Amino acid sequence: MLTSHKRIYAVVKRIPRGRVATYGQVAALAGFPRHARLAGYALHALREDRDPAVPWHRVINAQGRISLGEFDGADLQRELLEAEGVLFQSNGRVDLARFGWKKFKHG
DNA sequence: CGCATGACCTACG
DNA sequence: TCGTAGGCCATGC
Repeated sequence: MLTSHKRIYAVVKRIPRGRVATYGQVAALAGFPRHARLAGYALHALREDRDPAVPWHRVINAQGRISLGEFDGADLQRELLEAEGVLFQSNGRVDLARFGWKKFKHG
């Protein structure tokens, strides 16, 4: 497992239950600003790293959408989020202003 | 090193 | 809403 991945996972583990974070936000908090793809790649590698302690389902793109295909776990990700209280809008998106992981804001 | 691809982001039309 | 373009980095060939 790469060090950069470990840092990404460490940040993802800090995402509170019932909240979601974007790839760019995770990358930035991990110390890799402007490297959203790195976060995406790290989570992709998580399939093989297999660390159940990483709440990968709480990471979505900046548009509040799931960046996974149907056969890649998108359905599972949505179920896990809904199970935590994260609501999906009729357009299939998550209101980041409401469920986004705002570290510097007391929601 | 070059090239293509990917669980990305922002901007523009 | 969708497509295009530029910018990032890791992985595989």
